Amino acid sequence: MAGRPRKAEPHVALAAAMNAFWEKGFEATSMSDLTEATGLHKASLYKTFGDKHQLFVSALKLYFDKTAEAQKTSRTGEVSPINAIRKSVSSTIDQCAEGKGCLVVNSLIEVAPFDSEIDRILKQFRQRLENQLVRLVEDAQQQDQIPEDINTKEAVRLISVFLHGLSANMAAGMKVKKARALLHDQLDLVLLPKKKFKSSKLQ
Amino acid sequence: MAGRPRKAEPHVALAAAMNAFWEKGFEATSMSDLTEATGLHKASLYKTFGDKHQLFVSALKLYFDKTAEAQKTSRTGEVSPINAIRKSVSSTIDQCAEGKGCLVVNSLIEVAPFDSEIDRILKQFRQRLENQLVRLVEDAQQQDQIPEDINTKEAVRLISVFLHGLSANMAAGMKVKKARALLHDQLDLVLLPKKKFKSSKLQ
DNA sequence: TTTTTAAATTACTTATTGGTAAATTAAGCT
DNA sequence: AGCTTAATTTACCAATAAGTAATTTAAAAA
Repeated sequence: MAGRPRKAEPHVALAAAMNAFWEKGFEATSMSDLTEATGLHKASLYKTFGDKHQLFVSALKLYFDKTAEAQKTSRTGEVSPINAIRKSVSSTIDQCAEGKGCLVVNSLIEVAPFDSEIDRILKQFRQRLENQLVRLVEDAQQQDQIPEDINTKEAVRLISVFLHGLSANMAAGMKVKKARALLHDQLDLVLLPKKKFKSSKLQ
Repeated sequence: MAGRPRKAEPHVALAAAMNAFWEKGFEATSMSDLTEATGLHKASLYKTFGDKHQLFVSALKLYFDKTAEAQKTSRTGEVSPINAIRKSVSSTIDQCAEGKGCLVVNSLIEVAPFDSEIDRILKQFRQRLENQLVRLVEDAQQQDQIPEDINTKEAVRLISVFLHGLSANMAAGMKVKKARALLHDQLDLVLLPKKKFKSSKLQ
């Protein structure tokens, strides 16, 4: 047994493919781009990862694992729940490199509308991250760091949608610093106490 | 003079092309898609609008005019500035059809990073819409409908980024109703008075 | 009716796309 | 060494991409 050894580990090649998709999107990333990025030849890519679509799915999953891991480690050792929230969502911004945005949000726009499998995967990803965030907000509530009358799921949704907006802007060049500042303000808005949240439109 | 009459008015064909780009994005929309959508044959498209890129620029401009017009008419006759704001931003949501999102946000992610001309145009669009919104917020401030200590530009930025996030989610199928509800909450958050906006993280 | 003018169409080019089959190379195992 | 096994490479495919040149069609003006 045991044939010719592979020149590159699959997970290294997959990371390279993920970066390629992240930079250019699914459609615009050709198999040529992928062979160049991974260092593997076309037929090797097909043998190792299946076709372009399967490779993209694998890249998405790797991206999600990376994101989840970054969020987790970003808040380890943090005792204050509200600071844990800040660190957790900030790590999302740090992952969105300028000019690239977030692979999940990019794919949400570019491929989800035409690909039910990807759509399902992306929604699953978002659900998991939002659930995680809800738990953190509930922790903060139990420690009286944020008002107890806040609807946690609703609050997390507002943060999540805002993060998507930041990602879109970062894809088009918004600086990390700027994005962090805006995110900070949004968190204050959503999590800190307000006088009349549900008052009518007439003030 | 006067040769063979065109079978379709250029602006009708342009609207059709705009819809095609809106649905599938720039890359994924082929010249075949465009001929099918417009009813014009390929060579006619080139003669009338130039190449694919020029056609896309024209489509973007049409989209912007449409959006600006919709915002303007949505708030005509509205005397309350804060309701004018609500109607104005709501019209943005109404334009984002489910499964398509907003052409500007889609392009911000898909083409702006690789096309400085498009990037410039899109940033110009956003600037104009945000300036318009700032004026409305200032009106509301002068009529004491929202707190005078609100930083208008900052507030508008938070709304704008949130709208981008909603667009991304609507592209992936979020319902108009849901988006409207979230937007309403965000507007309350940004525009209604809060107890301690700048209090520290420790409540 | 003939000429003029411009739009529409046909046919084509060149390059690239995603994907595959056959041949080749290189290692470990006996 | 020689067999086996698997990774790599070469060569190729059919389809489609964007873009162009030449031709045809149709209407208005002379």
